[in-house]
Amino acid sequence: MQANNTTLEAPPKVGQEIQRLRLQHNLTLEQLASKSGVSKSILSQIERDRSNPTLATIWRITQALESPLEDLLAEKEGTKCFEKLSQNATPEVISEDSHFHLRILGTLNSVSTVQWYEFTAEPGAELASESHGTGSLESVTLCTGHLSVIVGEETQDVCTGETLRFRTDV
Amino acid sequence: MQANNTTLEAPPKVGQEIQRLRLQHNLTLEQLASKSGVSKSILSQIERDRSNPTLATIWRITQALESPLEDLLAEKEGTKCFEKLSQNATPEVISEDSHFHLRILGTLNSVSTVQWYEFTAEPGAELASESHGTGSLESVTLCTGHLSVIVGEETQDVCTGETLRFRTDV
DNA sequence: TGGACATGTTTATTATATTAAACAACAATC
DNA sequence: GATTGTTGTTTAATATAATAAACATGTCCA
Repeated sequence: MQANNTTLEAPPKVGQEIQRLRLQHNLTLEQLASKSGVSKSILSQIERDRSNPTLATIWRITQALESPLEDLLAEKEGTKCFEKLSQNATPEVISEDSHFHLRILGTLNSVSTVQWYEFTAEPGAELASESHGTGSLESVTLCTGHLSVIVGEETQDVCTGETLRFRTDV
Repeated sequence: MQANNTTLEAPPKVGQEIQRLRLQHNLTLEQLASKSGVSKSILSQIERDRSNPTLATIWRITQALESPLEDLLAEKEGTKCFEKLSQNATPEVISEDSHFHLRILGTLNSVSTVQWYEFTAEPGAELASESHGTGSLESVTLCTGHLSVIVGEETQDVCTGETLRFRTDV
């Protein structure tokens, strides 16, 4: 089966990068093999992109090289430099009773899993929300006023200028 | 050969996360298979961590899910529910000439690749910054006033309430 | 010149990731 | 209730990633 997607992009070539890191650490293939638990033969092939490493393998390699795996895959970014959003073009959500205003500041349609918003509420208003999914984390920075956040059984009060981070998978 | 390293950490379990993303996109296994070019059988096994995906495989999956691979590997979070930062405990950086105030709102010490700040400047002040590293992206939301951003040869003006996103690896 | 040693590559074998097709579980419609 | 369609799982076959051992290619020193 073949992808019918827009562009079938090539998988990242991490070999050169791994070799660079290994040499930077002054390690031989054998030393890295011993340290990572990956045989030196496959290391040699991976460095020359003659093998398609398994996630477990590349994980052990990056652990040994003390390099956050993400750095290996930082490539092929978009070519656009700027993306400007005018104020009224910014998507805005208003609750039925118009007690809340939610302006979507983050990358809603983008490939990122990060989203952020500007949130405005009338005094005394309440907003309930269900879990966002496992592992998600929410962060609130309060510009003015006072806010109470309830997660599960716990409650936290936030004052002007404070930042509150909490898990939203509960 | 076995690793003689400090702690032999288990490779990341991405199955659950992939499934979450797939369901979030309202895709069936077959649809994701067709879109990514990965057979649905292996998708099923990967989601239940019964297979150790190849880098190429996981790459095609993340492409289809429009999810930057790094997010799949964001794990080992703290177990704390809340993390509260009082206003004066929030790290603040003031430039020498005190024209700028930079409050670090984001996760500075965390494993996250995301950081965010509150930034205040006097009228007419200028700030120059070098490249932040390949692949990094910056996003500015202007609360009040007017701002000019120069990246490479390009220049953009921002007004109150507008959001500007730009690459900072140039 | 002739070894030892160190380092990277290649080879033969084994383990397993991937595939397509068959299967199971379930819902909806007649 | 049988039938058709949909979705996720499992199975048999194949491709290939991973391993250990052999090989190649130096360098260093006697």
